[in-house]
Amino acid sequence: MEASEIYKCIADPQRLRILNLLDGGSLCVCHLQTIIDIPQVKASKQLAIMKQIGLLESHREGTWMVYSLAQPVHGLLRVNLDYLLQANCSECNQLQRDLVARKQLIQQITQDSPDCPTAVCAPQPCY
Amino acid sequence: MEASEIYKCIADPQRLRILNLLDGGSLCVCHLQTIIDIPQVKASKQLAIMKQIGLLESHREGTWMVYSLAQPVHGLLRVNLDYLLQANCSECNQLQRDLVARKQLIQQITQDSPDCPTAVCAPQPCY
DNA sequence: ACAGTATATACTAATATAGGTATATTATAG
DNA sequence: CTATAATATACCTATATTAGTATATACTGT
Repeated sequence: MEASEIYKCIADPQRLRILNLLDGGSLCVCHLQTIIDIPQVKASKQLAIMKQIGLLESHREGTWMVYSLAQPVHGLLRVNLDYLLQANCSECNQLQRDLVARKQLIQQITQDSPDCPTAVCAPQPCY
Repeated sequence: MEASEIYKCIADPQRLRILNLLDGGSLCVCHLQTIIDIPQVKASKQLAIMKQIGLLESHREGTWMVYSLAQPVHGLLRVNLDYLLQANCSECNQLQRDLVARKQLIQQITQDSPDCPTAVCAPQPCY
């Protein structure tokens, strides 16, 4: 994986937000839609781009597609996510807010949805 | 300066090479042309883009325009240049080779050109 | 004022990226 | 087999980025 490919990914604020969210743990397309507030097509396309270059992986659970950061996380991505989370700029603050929103969403679906994907709600079972 | 602006800059391998070279010290447009082997127009445009967003500064010395990294170097850029120089990928290796070529070029012009810009050949005086 | 060197800008054509709508695919529940 | 939910893909348009050519500007030396 070339450095420039990774930079092209994270140069897009939406893609950066997705990567940051998935760094907190796996999520379905619909969860990313909700948190980032983008149309389904857009989320699906962005995910496809990043899966294509090997930054993301996905697996199906029922009708859901669960996306995760490919492990081990590429060092260059790791360095940048870590830097941005402790930095102070508008985009960086957004990443922090996203992680809070992520936590709340997981908590909510863990309580409300008896059928949420285990990869997302794990390690706690969902019901 | 937004993170995504910086990422867009370094997502272009030529621009990344320029930033890495200037991290080693100031250089004229023609030096960058020579080391990276790109046409004058291209070099000039890339430099203009990065100066525009505040990543670079420039000053004139005679007919030369001397470009430098804006100081202090933005933390995000710093982190990435440092990472790439110690990493091992085709683009990273290129950055290392560039620094060697930079050293050689400086040495050469310091000896041969009685009129090389002091900002480039400094701290040694040029004669 | 003129010629030469270094650099920048204007303009254009080619290509890539983004965004939206419609439709297709995959799986589940009944 | 049908309806529905979640996701993916095709296709088109708008916009941005790149690359090249020509020309302009800024400065130096004569």
